Amino acid sequence: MESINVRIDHGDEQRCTPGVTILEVLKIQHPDLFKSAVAAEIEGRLVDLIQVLDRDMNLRIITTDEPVGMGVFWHSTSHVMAQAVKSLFPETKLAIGPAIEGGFYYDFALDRPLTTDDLPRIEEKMREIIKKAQPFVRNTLSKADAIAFFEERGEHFKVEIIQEFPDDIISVYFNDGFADLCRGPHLPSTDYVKHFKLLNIAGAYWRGDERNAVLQRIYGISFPTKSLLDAHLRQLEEAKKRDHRRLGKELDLFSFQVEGPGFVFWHPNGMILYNTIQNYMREMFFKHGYQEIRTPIILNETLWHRSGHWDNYKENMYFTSVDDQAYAVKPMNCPGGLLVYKNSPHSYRDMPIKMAEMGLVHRHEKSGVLHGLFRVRQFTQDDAHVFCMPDQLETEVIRIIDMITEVYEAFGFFQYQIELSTRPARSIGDASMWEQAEKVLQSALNRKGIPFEINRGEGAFYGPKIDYHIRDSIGRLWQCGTIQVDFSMPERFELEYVGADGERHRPVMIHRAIFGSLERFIGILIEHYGGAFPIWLAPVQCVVIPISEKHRDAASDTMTRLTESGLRCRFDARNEKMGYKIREAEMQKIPYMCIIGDRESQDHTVSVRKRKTGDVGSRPVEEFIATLKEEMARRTSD
RNA sequence: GCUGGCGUAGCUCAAUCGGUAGAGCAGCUGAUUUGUAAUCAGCCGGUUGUAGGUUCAAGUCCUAUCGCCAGCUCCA
Repeated sequence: MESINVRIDHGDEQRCTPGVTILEVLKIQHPDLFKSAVAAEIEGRLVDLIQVLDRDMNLRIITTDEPVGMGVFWHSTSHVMAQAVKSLFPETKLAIGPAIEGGFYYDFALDRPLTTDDLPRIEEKMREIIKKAQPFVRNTLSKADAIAFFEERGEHFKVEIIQEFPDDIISVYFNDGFADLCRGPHLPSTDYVKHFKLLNIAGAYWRGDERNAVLQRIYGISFPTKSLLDAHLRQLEEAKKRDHRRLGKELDLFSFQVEGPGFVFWHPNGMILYNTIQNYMREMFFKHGYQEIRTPIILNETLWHRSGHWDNYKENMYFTSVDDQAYAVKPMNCPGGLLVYKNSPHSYRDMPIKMAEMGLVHRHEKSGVLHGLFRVRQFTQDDAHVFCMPDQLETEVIRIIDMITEVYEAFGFFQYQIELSTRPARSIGDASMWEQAEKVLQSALNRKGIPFEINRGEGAFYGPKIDYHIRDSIGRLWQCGTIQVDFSMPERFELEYVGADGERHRPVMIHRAIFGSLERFIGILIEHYGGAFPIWLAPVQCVVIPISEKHRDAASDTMTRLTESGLRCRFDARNEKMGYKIREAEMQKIPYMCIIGDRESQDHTVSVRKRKTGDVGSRPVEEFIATLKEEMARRTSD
């Protein structure tokens, strides 16, 4: 019998018998890979491990160490879940069940609403299926046969999907009596799915369209080892502990009230954060050559017609009337800023003009999307508009990039991802302007040596943009900053400047925000720091704790001294033991505690306890103040 | 907006089959005078989100409503 040559992962060629499966080859030749392999890649195509080898080829083995491999793993788990649901509730119709970034889901249509109480039952059934080690078998059918097959099974969602496929070859995976339309590849058998957990249930529309049927979605996660699953669940726990809604309550930062859903009530502690951050941003405005303006919250409706918001943004706006005239509450700051620009003539000598505004905007978000500080209906933008001459555009973009970097680093964000979004299908302005602006943004990023991804067709209708996604301390990405070139507004508002030639010219406008929404950014900071703010942001920086009543006066003096030097302190003179007060200060995540007992009141020192670290010894009050001041100035976290 | 779940004291939660709301923490008062994450005792605290309904009886069942939570195509 002839043999074939197979090369695995760029290794040596191996002689194999035709008809052998990849799995069989691995088992004998690569026992280590055999353990972690989930699929293989042949000439750029993903295939099952039970694929039969019938000719010479190069193979790449996909393991769970790479995202693609985890995708296969999760996808197979979602099949097992669907199989379990189908066996528990036979009338269930299957929609789709893909692997997603952190796990998988499957959408079902069934009459009975699923609840979290059903999850253990489904998990139990899944364990049975896994135990049986049912092989996943791939079959290919013609389009017509596939439609007939799923029609017979009453799986009309599958039929709908197949009908839209361009090719005539449809793959279906079988294990035991379960069959699912699937591109594959899949794990060789169900027992590869070792450790899993179903996480939650939610509603989802068929194809994400609210006009379609509502399906029930189950989310889950799985891993090849228990320790990986446990680590993942711990990470979810960690994220839960950092949830800014929870910390906002625990640290008494803000609240929401039924009287104003989506509108933040800032408490005194939260106000410290809010103002500290805002003051910091003001410093940055001036340091980077911005002038600050403030424009009204409600403005005549005609302005919003002119700006285009009426046509493009009406659904998200609030309206009111003043003296029988129609007014609108601003959802964005730019029109107001444009009016300020237009209020006086401008010379090329003044350009660029950089106007910043801490603008309070209102946007009517659908009730279902409100989410703590992350999605609110009223928020403050650290907005700015840069009006410049076309040849200044690149320099200004680079200056903005530098400013954004500086600001993020002050908050401990050193990693971010950047996307450049280009002209969308529906847009205004001529092609050469777009091309020019896209080139400018790209070249600015290149000159700063910042890697970025291009998001084709995702730009705003009025111009291309750069978006920043910052990575927080537990690895999550948050979209914050944005730099947008705008051709539309200067046109609509007929902005002008007088050039060196004495003629009137149209300026280019850049919109930029660094935090985006101050509310949202504070939410991100709360989660990023887990509520343990660096001292410059901490609402309370130090608690003064007298050990007993007789140290009260000495402690009070210390307290006065600290307050006078501008530190935000709290005096805990309650009739409680020191340990009790320390515990409370730790739970409130206050960075420093000053303990005053006999020794300290005698030598005018303080016994310093640092959050998380514990007792760090005694020192003179003045020395302690100097240390704190220095730490504040450095804006370090811990 | 839509689907599902949840709303009990300031907070975290209990209350069996529908049988007449309870605990810890917090708060207040008192005792204790404390050396690096909870001293002890007593007291206060509720129209069970709101409005209707069913029932001899509703936190519990039904309807409506408000709010909160999970989500609402990372293309089989």
